[in-house]
Formats: sequence, structure tokens, C-alpha cells
Amino acid sequence: MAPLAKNIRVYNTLTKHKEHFEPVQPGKVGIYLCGPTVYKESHIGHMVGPVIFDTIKRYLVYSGYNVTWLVNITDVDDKLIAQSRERGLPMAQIAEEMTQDYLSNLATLGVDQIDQLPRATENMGEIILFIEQLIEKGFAYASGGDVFFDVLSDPEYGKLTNRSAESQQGEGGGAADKKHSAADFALWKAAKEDEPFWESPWGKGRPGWHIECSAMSRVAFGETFDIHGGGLDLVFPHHENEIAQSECCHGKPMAKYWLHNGLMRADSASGKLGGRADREEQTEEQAAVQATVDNKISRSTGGGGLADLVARQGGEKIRFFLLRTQYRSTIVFGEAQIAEAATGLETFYRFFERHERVQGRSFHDIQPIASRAEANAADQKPKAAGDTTRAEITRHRENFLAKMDDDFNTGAALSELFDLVHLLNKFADQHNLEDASLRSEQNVAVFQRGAEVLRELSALLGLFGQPAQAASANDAVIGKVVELLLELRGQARGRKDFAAADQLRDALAAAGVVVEDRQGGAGWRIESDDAEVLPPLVEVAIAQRAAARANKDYPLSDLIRDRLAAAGVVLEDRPEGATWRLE
RNA sequence: GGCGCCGUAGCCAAGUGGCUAAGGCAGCGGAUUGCAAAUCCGCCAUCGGCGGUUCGAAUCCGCCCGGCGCCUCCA
Repeated sequence: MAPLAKNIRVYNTLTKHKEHFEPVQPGKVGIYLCGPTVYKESHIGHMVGPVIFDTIKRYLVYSGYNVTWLVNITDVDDKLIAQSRERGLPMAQIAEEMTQDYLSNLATLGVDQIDQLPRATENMGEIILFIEQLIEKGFAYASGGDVFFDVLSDPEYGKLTNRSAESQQGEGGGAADKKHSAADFALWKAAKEDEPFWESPWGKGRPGWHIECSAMSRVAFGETFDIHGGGLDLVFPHHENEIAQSECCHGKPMAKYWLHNGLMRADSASGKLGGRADREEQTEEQAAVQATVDNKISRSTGGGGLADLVARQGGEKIRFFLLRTQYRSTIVFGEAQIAEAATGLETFYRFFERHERVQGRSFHDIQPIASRAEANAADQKPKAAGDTTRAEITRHRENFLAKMDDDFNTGAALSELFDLVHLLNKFADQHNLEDASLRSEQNVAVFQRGAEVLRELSALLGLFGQPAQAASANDAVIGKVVELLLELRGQARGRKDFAAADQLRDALAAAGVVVEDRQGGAGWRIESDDAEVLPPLVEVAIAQRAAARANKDYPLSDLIRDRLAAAGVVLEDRPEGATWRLE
């Protein structure tokens, strides 16, 4: 087994301190993350936890641990029942539909490290067994078909959130008359008319909210496991109650480290997504603010949910947006914020293009070193005296790891990646790495080492695994048309007709294609929110051809038509001008 | 009311006792370029306010101002 990195520290909600991370069993880590109740489409707030825990798992695996990560799916719940009634569909069908929505959103955000996705309904036997054990041990009681946890029987109740059972004596909710104490919470709820149910020793019913996590975590990891995670909003009552259930049942700690991610807010005035501000009665002014927010959210997340936002922005931008902030902080959400943050990604994307120009192969084809120990060894290779760039690369790598070691500070770690790219750009500039006749093998090797480190570290964040823009069928056509136009522009530049050259570049820019002149030919990239860049490009080509025909330059005119045809664009000359279609 | 969190440049965001307060976005000046784009170089904050502890505080303590979360089966 690879040597373990021993210097990771995590912030533990239970102790309110950062602690040295040391799993229960050496080398093995179990992570339990509270997943969604699948009653409607995911919103972006549901992605915060999965993205950071996906990153945490990657980092722990890289650091030498054998990690199992579980995300539970709550597929039985009052809100699911309500949805089921509203839509006239079985609860299980809605749950399945929304689970698929959730999973596909996770997939586009690059969350692919989940090992187990247990459903509450698939663990009914374990849940009932757990409740029976609690009753047996005197921590729970059946009452009129319901079963409640007896909060006052647990002397440690409230230790996670620093409150006492006595202080939690509210009105007790709808089932108050069946409870011994108002703070008691349901482990099992008797089924009402028309509600889905499971058979149990207490009659037909369904589990309470908290018990599934106690039961399923025990199935997966045993009585004490390493990391329990969730959103900060789950600390009370959900996690407090999980602790009460599990620790009363087992007489030992449930989880060693409790990690909670911060919540997402729509804007500074309106509170978190789906939070109190979304539910309570509001003043007119608050309602106005909320309406704006709702518009923003509904426009941003679309009628179909998060999927539309992801389609517009791309999963990588959203992942980057989330990781740029330390996971315990509140994130203010807005599509504009995502777009602005994502501008920073361009720096990396341009570097990848540069890497390809230098090396003749894709940055994404570099196999990232997947083990910290192995990577450390690669870093120990003897360096030539005065090889300051190699030393700088190593320094950025070490800084990155130190920041990740400190409670997974992805935001701070990211700064090292930016620094690394700047370093490599500068190095490439200074040593003419893009000019095969001027560069040295040795310098190319240094540059490559930097790229490898960038690949290694960004893989830990789940970034840059593949090219950002998936090639579509249209892209090939666009590419050929752009190449044609750049050739025409190159000819204009060749005869110093800069007016014509600039006119072409401006026309390309208007279509969303940015031109970059460099030795050996012009480069280009699409920089437009609008996917429709092809039509204006073809129009530009047609205009060029019309000009050639006006000059009676028929060879050029025919060349343009033939090249467009080769690209798949067929021209048809008509009295009022040329029209075109895709072949 | 109880339990917590936050307030760092125009915006976002690291840093939580001691070198010149990371990084990103935006902006400005310069190199480069036919002009651009990209890239590179440089500039751009004394840390909500007041007081205290300390040789020394953005970082600890107190008060105040402002924002937010949980206490309601919301990630």
C-alpha cells in the first residue's frame, strides 16, 4: 500500500475545531453524505455537497487512502407523498424520475466518485431492526402506530449543536399528543389513508426522516465510521438526531468527523435557496425581492431544473465556480457570477492550446499521476543547478497540496494553479517554445513537467479531464469555413491590404470567432454565448465571393465556392444574391 | 429569545498573532503586434467601526453597526 499522507486536517462541526485526520481503521475511509429527498428537480444548491465531497474523495484516494463514499437517496417522505398526490403518479415513479435528474446533473458536474447510492426504501428491514433495537434499549417507544425517539433518555442529546433536550420543548408539532416530550421525534410514522406503507411490528407505516441514515450508515460502514457530511442546514435537527439514534443504540460515536458544506444563497437579501424566505409570509418589499430572485432562479435553472443551466454554462464552469470558494462558506449564486468566475477558466484553456502547439499533443492526454507518494517521487528527480523554473513548479505543487491538506481549501489551492500557468507561459515566451528551430529539448522537458503537474493537481479538483468544448458535427463545418476566411485574410495581409484583412477579422469577431495571429499562421477560437456562429460566417464568405465576382476575379470566386462545398456548405446563385444550405 | 456564522480592493475570494495582505474578474500603464487578440512586465486594499490585550493583530477579547443560518422532514 502507498504510504499515507498524514498531514490532512479537517474542520469538525462536532468539536468546532480543525483536527488532524486519522481514520478509524488505518488506511480506510468511509464517507457518508446526506443526499437529496427526490421529490422535485435538483437546483444548484444540491450540487455543492456532492462537488466538494467528490473532491475530498479524490484527494484522500490520491493521498493513499482506500475510500468508500456513499450518498443516500431519500425516496420516501411527506413531500414525496404530496407530489405523488399532486401529479397523480406513484411515489416510487416520482422518486425514480427525480433520482435520474439528480444523477445526470451530478454526472455533468464531473461527480463520478460515488461508490454507493442506497435508497431508504431498499433498506426497510434494517431500518425496522434499528428501531426495534432502540425500543429494546429503552430509548424509543411506540405510541398509537408511531414510534418516537425519547430525547430525554439521551443525556448527550444536543452535543452537536450545543443545545439541551429541555430547551427544545416547542409545541411538538402535529403528533404532540402521542409524544412523551415535545422534543421527541418520529422513528416510524403510521400510514394514513392512501399513503404508501411498509409492514412493521407497529403496523403499516413508513420511516421517520433521520432513521434511514443511522440504519444505512451502519450497513455500509458499521457502528463508527469516519466522515459524515451534509449541508449546514442539516446540522439540526437531522444530524443531531442521527447521533442520538446511533450513539444510544451502539454506545459509541457514530462518526469521527462531521463535515458540513456552506449553503448557497440567491442574493444578499433573500437568504438561501429554498430557505425560510422562500416559504414564509413576506412583506410586500420582501416579496418584490423574492420575485426577482425567483425569476433569476427560474430563468437560470429553467423549467426543467438545473439541467438547462448546465446546458448553457457547462458542467466545468459550474464546478469551477463552486470550488473557487472554501466549502464551508456561503456562496451567492447567480448566472452572472458563474459566468464571471468562469472567465478565469479561459486562462487554462488557452494554456492547453499552447501546450498542444508546443508538444503536438493534447494536454488532456497526459495521464495524471494518481498517487501522492508516486508524484512526490517524480518531484524528487535531481534538478540541474540553477534550474529555477523546475524548482518553482515544485514549489507551486507543494503549496497546492499544503492548502488542500488544510481542510480542503480548494479556493486557495486554485491560486497555485493560476500561478503555475503564468509561470509556464512566461517560460514558453522566454525560451521560444513554440518555435521548433529556436527551442531546446531541455526547456521543452521543463515545460512538460509543469504541464504534468498541472494535470496531476487539476485532476484532484476534477477539472480539465477533457477538452472544454465537446466537438459537435457543426464544429467541423465551422472550422473549415473559418480556415477559408483566414486564408483569404492571410492573402490580404500578404499584399499589405490591411483594410481588407481587418474587415475580415472584424466580421469574424462579429460572428463570435476571435482571431490570434502568430508565427506560422493565425489561430482562432469561438468566443460566443450564441451557438449560431455558422450562418454569419457563411454570409461573410458569400460577401467575399460576391466581391471577387464584381472584380471579375472568377478563379477566386470559384475557389470560395468550392471550398465551401468541401466544407459541406452548398451555394446557390440567384438573381438577388447567393443562398446556402448545409449538405 | 436560544445556538451559530459572516463583514478583506469596484466585484469575487484566500489568509485567523510577526516577511512586501494569495489568486480570479474588471480597470490602468508598458512590452509584443501592421493594427488587434493572446502572452509577458508593472500599477491597483491596512482588512465594517470604536476600545482593549500584546514588543507586534486583518488574525485574540469587549462593545457597536451591517448581513446571514438553524431552532419548522431545506443539500
